[in-house]
Amino acid sequence: MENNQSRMDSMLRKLRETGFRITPQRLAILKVLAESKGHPGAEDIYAAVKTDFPTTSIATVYKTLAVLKTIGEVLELEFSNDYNRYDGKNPGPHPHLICVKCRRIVDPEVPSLAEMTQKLASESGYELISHRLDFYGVCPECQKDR
Amino acid sequence: MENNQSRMDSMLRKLRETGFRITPQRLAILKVLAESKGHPGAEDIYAAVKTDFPTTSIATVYKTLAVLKTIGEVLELEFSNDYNRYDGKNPGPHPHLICVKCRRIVDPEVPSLAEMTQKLASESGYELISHRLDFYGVCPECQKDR
DNA sequence: CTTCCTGCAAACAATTTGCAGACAG
DNA sequence: CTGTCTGCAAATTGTTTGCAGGAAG
Repeated sequence: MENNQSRMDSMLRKLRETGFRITPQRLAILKVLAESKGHPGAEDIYAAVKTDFPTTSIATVYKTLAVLKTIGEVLELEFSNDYNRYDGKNPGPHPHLICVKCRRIVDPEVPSLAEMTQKLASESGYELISHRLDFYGVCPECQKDR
Repeated sequence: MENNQSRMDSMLRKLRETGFRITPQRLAILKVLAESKGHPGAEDIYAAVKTDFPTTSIATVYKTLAVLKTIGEVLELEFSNDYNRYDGKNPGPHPHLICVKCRRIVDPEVPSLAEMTQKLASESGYELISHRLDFYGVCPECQKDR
């Protein structure tokens, strides 16, 4: 896992390379993404950014996230019920473990996945681009209080 | 894979067991789900139902889908961009292979998944309820015309 | 008969968009 | 300077909800 600073640098470099501008709002958003431990939603990011940079709007957060998605620097986890969540620390596809009670999301180790994906590609004839693997369950924490 | 008739029967039995009523609208919706080859969205189901039963409303389709979800007789595939898709033939969690061009969804064979899930449960301490595994790619068909 | 279901229309909520002014490069 | 970005507010869209009348059991 890259550290916060290298993630920040990586995102900035990619933005410059692809001709996007570096604005204070974008810097603030990148900082939140690079430092976020969990998997924040757009409103979470907005709230965090506003403490640094109070005039930022939610639209700018969404627009910046859209830019980061297109350059592959953030992973979007879509949910049609709940709001979408973003992973700026590890933007490549990887499994998630989602607690259905507290909605907290963590990244588990699933070693056999790469191999499985490889096998599926050769068997199905698809040109695989990405994948999404979510496990739903009750985390140890939430199993206590029921 | 169960055949259409047995899926139909299974859904009907489960509805009765759980105290839900059997209405003509629900019958028409169940029929569409039991017969559907692909992974239709709510509007697709609505359109198909209307040819049989023209007065049905989209709200009834959604409400029936909600009932079927709660009794575990349909699998909902959420998408925050696109509309949600439903699988009435195979309502348990299973992998999907989604073409990013034509949006067609098929069910691939992924044998090692059960084992992988089992291992994750014991390692993480989570009480696993469900999972979702989607592969995104370009199907052989869409690879031709580009 | 009673309770659940239907169909309509209005409500919802997260996300997206249009636009005028601001600012990065 | 020029084209992109921002912030506001309005629009969008799939889905959900409230309610009055209708039908299942």
